[in-house]
Amino acid sequence: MVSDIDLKIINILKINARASFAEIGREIALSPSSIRERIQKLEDQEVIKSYNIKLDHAMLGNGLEVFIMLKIFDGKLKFILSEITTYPEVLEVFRITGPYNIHMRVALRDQLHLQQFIDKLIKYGSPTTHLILSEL
Amino acid sequence: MVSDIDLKIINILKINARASFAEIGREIALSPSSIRERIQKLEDQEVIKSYNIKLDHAMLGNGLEVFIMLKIFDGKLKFILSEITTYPEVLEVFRITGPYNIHMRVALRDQLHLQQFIDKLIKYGSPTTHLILSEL
DNA sequence: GGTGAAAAGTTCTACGC
DNA sequence: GCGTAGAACTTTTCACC
Repeated sequence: MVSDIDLKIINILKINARASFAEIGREIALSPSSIRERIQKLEDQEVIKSYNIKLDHAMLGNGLEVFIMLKIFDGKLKFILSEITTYPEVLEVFRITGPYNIHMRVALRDQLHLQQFIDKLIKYGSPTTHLILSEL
Repeated sequence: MVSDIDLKIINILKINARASFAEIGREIALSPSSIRERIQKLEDQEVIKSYNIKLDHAMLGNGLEVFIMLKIFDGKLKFILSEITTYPEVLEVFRITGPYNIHMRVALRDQLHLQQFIDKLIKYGSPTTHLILSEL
């Protein structure tokens, strides 16, 4: 079970996933070893699944960020599910309900790169693309 | 500018954002102080924007995860942009191009909670909802 | 840009309550 | 579950190349 104290720890890690046990302990008045033990347990239970970084993809040369939704052609689903996570452009992939089966966020250099990426997808399904203007 | 070594560091942090400077240094044969200095610079330049955790929302009592797209009514955009980030259910919000102006990922307890959330949104725009089945 | 060394701080482990 | 204490390790700063 996830206690109230666990939720406090999670809320601190949401803001800064690199916060030290000692730092978290100071904020919620608990010893570093207790914090460590609780976080360990949350990781073991997979309540905390991973620690990630948020990057500025434009600064890394990928100025185009888009959502692409895919309506997969009959029989192609299994193939695309294994294939799609290997593309370096793909940041996140979800299976969803509705007219499209797959939803992904993708970072690309420019329009040409987007065109080439879409060309790879249209063998397996019909894509719809939405440009990401900003994140709030 | 972001060098080849910086990209290696970023790739390690992508896998585990809590990796220590010493650990990263061992992996790419560089001293902890150099790693620290480079990461510091990447943070200052905001190439690295933040360090996050990925949570299992179902285990935290929010078994329904959905994408909601919103077509905002005339004149309501500014209001919704400031309002929406204050909802605790909202995990991410993006402004996008296309028939919908806003794209968000939301974690909710159950259908009733989703209904209540949608009821709040329909004052400001027309929402479309897609259930997230799984993340790949 | 990089290292290495010393001080300060953190993590880890074991044990007691 | 939490705290403490000591050993091991990491971070931080700084002088030097």
